[in-house]
Amino acid sequence: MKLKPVYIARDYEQKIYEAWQENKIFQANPNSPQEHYSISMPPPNETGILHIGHALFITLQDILARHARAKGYDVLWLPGTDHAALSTNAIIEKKLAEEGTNKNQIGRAKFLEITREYVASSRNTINAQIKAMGASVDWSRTRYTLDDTLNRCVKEVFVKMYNDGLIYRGNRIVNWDPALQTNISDDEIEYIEEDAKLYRFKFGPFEISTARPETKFADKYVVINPHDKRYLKYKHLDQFKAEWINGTITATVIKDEAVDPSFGTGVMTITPWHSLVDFEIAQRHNLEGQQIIGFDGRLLPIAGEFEGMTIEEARNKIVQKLDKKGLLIDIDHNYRHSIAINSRGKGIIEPQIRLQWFIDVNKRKIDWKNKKMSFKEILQEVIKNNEIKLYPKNFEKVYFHWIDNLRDWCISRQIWWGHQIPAWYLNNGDKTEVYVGLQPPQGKGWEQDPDTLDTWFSSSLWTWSTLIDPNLARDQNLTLSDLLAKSIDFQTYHPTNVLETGWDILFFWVARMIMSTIYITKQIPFKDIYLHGLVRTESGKKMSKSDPDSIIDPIKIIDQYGTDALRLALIQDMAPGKDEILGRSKIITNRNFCNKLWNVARFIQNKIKDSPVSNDSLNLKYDADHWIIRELTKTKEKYIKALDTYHFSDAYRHIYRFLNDKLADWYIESSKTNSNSNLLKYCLEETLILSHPIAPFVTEAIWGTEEHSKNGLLATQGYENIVNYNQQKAQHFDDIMVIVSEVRQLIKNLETTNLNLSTKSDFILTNTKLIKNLSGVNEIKNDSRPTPFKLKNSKHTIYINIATSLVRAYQVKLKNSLANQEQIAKNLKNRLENQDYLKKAPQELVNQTKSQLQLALDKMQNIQDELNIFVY
RNA sequence: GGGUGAUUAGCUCAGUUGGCUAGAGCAUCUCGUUUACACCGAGAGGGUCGGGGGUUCGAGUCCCUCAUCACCCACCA
Repeated sequence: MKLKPVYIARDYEQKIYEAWQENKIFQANPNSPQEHYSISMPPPNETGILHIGHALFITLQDILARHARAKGYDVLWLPGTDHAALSTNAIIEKKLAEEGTNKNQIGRAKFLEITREYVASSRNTINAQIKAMGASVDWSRTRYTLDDTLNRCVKEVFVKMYNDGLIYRGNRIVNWDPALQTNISDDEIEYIEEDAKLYRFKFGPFEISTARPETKFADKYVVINPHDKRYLKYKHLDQFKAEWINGTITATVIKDEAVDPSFGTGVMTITPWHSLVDFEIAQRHNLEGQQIIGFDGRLLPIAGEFEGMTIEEARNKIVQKLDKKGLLIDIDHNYRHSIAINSRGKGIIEPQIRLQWFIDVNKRKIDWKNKKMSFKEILQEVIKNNEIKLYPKNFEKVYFHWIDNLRDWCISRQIWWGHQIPAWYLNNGDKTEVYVGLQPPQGKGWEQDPDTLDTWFSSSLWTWSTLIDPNLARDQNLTLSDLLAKSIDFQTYHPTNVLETGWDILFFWVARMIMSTIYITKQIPFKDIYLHGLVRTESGKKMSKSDPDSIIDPIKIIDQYGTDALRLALIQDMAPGKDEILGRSKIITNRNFCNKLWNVARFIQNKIKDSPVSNDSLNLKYDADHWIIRELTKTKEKYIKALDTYHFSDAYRHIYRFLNDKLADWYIESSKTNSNSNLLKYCLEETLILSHPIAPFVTEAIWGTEEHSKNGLLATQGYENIVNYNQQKAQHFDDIMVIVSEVRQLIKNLETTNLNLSTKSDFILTNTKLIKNLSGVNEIKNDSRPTPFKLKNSKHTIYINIATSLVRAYQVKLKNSLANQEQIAKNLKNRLENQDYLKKAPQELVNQTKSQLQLALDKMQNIQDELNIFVY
C-alpha cells in the first residue's frame, strides 16, 4: 500500500484500535512465563467526559504499559470507573428538583434506580474516549467502584476495622453542606475570601467582636487568654450578667490559650456547635453546646423571633436589634473573612455537630513489620523506608507535612448514592443498640444506617479489590483472606508496579490506598508513585468551565490533529509534578513529528521499491551505515533508560533528535548518494518500535503499510538487540559531517554558490560525491597545491578556492572565529593554570581540558596563518 | 500564620548524583522547491541562568538571605 503525502490521523486511528482489540494484545495473561507488570488506572468518574487531565494520565500510563510490553513483560493495565458519589448524587437531586420532586418523596429504592440508569448511559462515553486516546488497557477486566465485588470488600473492610476498634461512631463537628444535605471531608473544602463586616458588641463588662452575630443566641461563655493582662481581674469560671439579644443572660468566664490577645478586644464568645475551634475549647472545659442553625440552614426556635430565617435574612435584623439596645459599638467594614465552601457543590459549609463514623488514625492496631502500628505511622514508615518511592521526590515533604496534621477521617455521608454503611440500629427505649456486620442482624426492628461511605473509602481499596475474582467473591463461605489467596490476578499482579496520578489527589486517594491496602493485604499497593502536574491554559490559568475558550478539548484535538500529536504535546518538556501549559501551537509542533516520521517512511518505501531489499543479513556497506547504527544504539539506550525512570519528556527528546537530526537530516540525505535499502528499512523499523509507546497510532499505521520480516502488529513487537557497527567507520562519517557543516556555513556567510575545494586526502576524494551532494560545494579537485585558505574544523587538509571578490568577506569571518577561539582558549588556560584544579579535579577531566585547549590553540594557529596573508 | 515550588533566549520550557564554551520548540532574520516532507531544508541573531552573599579547583545545579509569583495546609472570634 502506498502512503499518502500527509498523515491524516483520523483515517487510521479507529481501525487501528479495533485491530488491537481483535487481536487481544492488551489482555493480561497471569499464566505467562514472562515477568508481570501492572498498573491500576485511577478510575475516572463514570458520568464524566474526557478532559485534558484524563488525556495526560492515559498518555503517561499507556506509555509505561507499552514500554513494559516492548521490554517483554506480561502487562496488566486495569481500567475502571468511579461512582463519584457526591457529584452524581448532586446531579440526580438537581434533576429531581427540576421535575418538582425530591429524593424523600420517591424513596431510596427509586432514587437508586434512577441513578443507575443515568450512569449506565454516560459510562460508555468516557470509555469510548479512553479508547480514542489509544489506551492499551485490558477491557476484559474492567471494574467499577460500586460493583458487587467491591461492595463486598467495602463491607469486609468496614467490619474488620470496626472489630479492631479502628472505626468508631462519635459526635463531632463536621463540615455540613446544607445545600447537598451531607457532610464532606476536610480535604474537600475550599476557602474563599470575601469582604465582611466585623461587629463589636457590648457583652456584660466586655467588648466582643464577631462576624457572625446570628450564631450568638446561646453564647454563655466569654473566653480570654489566661496571660492577657487587661483581664487578670476576671478569674476562670467567674460569672456575670449580660443584656443580650433575647434578654438578660448569665455568662461564665473561661480562660484558654487558644485566644489570641492581639485580635480584636482579646475577648471572644464561643459557639461550640458551629465552629471547630469553639468545639475544641468547649471540650477542654466540658462546656455545653447548643444548636442554633438547623441542618436546612435556617435558625432554630432558640432564635426566638428570628426562627426560620436564613442566615442572610437574620444577620442585619439581629444587628439592628442589638443596636437599638445600645449594645452595638461599631462596625469594621474593612474586614476580610474566609468562608468555607464545598469544592464540589460550591455550597457554603456550616459546621455542625453530628453523630458520624470515623476512622481512627492514631490507634496502634495494624500489623506491619512485626509491629503494631497506627495508620499514621504506616503512612510515614513506607515512604521513609523507601518501600514506596515518590517521583518526584520533593513531594515527600508535602506528604509528611500532611500526615503530621492528619486527623481522624470522617467516612459517613448523608447521601444515598454509594456503599451503604453496614451498621444497623435497634431502639430500646432510651438506648440504641448498634450492630455492625456483613449481613443484616436477625430479629425485628433493626434499621440500617441510611448513610453511605465516602467515595474515597471504596476507592482506597482499588489496587487489590479489582484483582479479586468476581466469581469467588459471590461465595459468602469464603473469607476475605480466602478470596485474596485464591484470586490468581491478585497473586500475580499485586502489588502493582506504579501508581500514576496527579499530585492533587495524593492525599485524597494515594495515602488512603496505602492505609487500607497494608491493613488488609499486608502488602504495599504499589512500588512507585509517579505524580504528574496539572495542565493549564496558555495564559497559565486552570482550565475552567466558566471560561470555555480556555479549555483544550482533547476530543476536538484528536479529531483535528490526531491522538499522537496530543500525546506528544502533553509529554514534550513536561517535568514530573510540575504544572504545564498546553496550547494549540504546541500540538501543531508535535503533529509535525508524526508527519516527519510518515515522510521518512514514504522515502524509504520508495527507495525499497527502486532497489528491493535483498534477503542477505544486514550488511553495513558505507561509513554512514556504521554511523547511523551507532546513533541508533545510543538513542535506544537513552530512550529505554529514560522511560524506565519516568523521564517521559527526555525519552521523547531522544527519539525526536534521532529522527530529525540523525535519520532524516543526515542518513537519508546521504542515502541519496550511497543507498543501502536493507539498512534504511531496518532503521525505519527500529524507529517505529521505539516510538510506538509514545506515538502508537502513526507508528502502527506506517507498520501496517510495510512488509516485515517480523510478524504481527507493531504493538506486539519488542525492543531487540541492535546490530554491531565499526566505531572507526562511524567516525569517518563524523568527519564528513564536520566538513559538510563548515562548507554550508561558508557558502551562507560568503553568499556564494561558487565555492571549490581541493585536497589530496584519499578519504575525501573517495567521498567527493557524497560531500558535494550534502554540502552544495561546487567542486572538489584532486590537487595537492595549497591555496591560502583551509577548512578549519576538519582534521583533513582541504583547501578552499574562492574568488578574489569574496576574500574580504572571508577575512571578517576569520577574525570572528579567531576571537571566538581565543576566548575559549583563555578560559581553558585559566583553568589549567589553577593548581587546585589540577590537584583536585579528576584526572580524566584535566586531560580532557588539556586536549580541548590544544585543539583551540591549533585552530587559532591555523586561522592566524590564514589571516597573515592579509598583512601587507 | 505554617509549608512547598518557581524565577534560565521575545514566548513556553528542558537541563537526572556540581564538570556548561548553558539547550529545545515556537517566534524573528537570511537563503533555498536538490529523487520523502512548505506540516520542508540550510544558515543566523538572541541569555552576566531573579538580586546579594557563601561552600568548592569548579555553581544554572548545593547552602544562606532578599525580592517577586504560584500553589498547598491551617484559619481568628
